[in-house]
Amino acid sequence: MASDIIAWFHENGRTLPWREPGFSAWGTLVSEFMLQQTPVSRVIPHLEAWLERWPTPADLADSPPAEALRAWSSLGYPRRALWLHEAAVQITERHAGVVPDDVDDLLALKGVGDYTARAVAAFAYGKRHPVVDTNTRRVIARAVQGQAEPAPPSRGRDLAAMEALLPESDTDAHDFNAGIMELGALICVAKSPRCGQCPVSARCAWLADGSPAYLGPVKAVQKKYEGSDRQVRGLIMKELRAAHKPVTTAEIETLWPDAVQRTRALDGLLADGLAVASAQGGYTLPHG
DNA sequence: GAAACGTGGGA
DNA sequence: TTCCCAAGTTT
Repeated sequence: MASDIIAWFHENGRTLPWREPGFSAWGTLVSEFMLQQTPVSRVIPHLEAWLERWPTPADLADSPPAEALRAWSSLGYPRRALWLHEAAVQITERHAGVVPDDVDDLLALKGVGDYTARAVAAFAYGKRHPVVDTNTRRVIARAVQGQAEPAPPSRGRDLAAMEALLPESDTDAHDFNAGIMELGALICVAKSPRCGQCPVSARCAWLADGSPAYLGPVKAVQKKYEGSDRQVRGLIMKELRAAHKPVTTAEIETLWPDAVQRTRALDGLLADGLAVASAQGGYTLPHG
């Protein structure tokens, strides 16, 4: 199966910034942070602007977190920007400004988990590690396990399932990691998979079984955004990004009518370090 | 392990 | 319009 996917990837993989020759390990790390739960099309413009402004981890570490949060703009989950800034500081302090190539060193960085650590080691440094994201999990669930959808994530099980498929050589392992993700992103998609264009359709356990419906545990439904705490937090963050002096309590009050929810959202942002109380009153983005 | 965490685009 | 989904991590 691996060789089919690798061949398909060479022919059909997209041209993306992080696949260009000479793209830096730092660029890969930044791209992986941005791509966490965020589509490629929204990431690309922000990634390019980010790397132009902060070409190295040390450059970002030298800027205040507030600037990282402003550059993050409306990409969503702004704590990723805070964590990326913190990771840049850690890289500068612990690794002489060089993005580490060791999975355990990467895992020790703020905001870097099982996926991102292995993605950087594999994609930026060419090391042989199983890289498992949501696309990979879906392709394996279908092609290997015959299930319409993957079971709930399980670190050990997921890594073992990918390891069992991973080619021996570093080069093939790299292309397979990238290729199976790409296959999940373009062909073996969550809804209405394009099995007619799939390079492994002849060997897909799910297709062979007649594409049975998913019978496993029901996954948690994403809560409605409209009216949620997330929306209120987003509105406050937007105001803080736009302001270059403290945002007053009165200004925050205009953003959301419900005082209880508004207070809960602001307190959450303060607890997360995304907002800080200013000595002159009001609130700002973090500058420390 | 579940829940929380943004935002926007496509069906 | 409403719902689903998108290269996850942290607590």
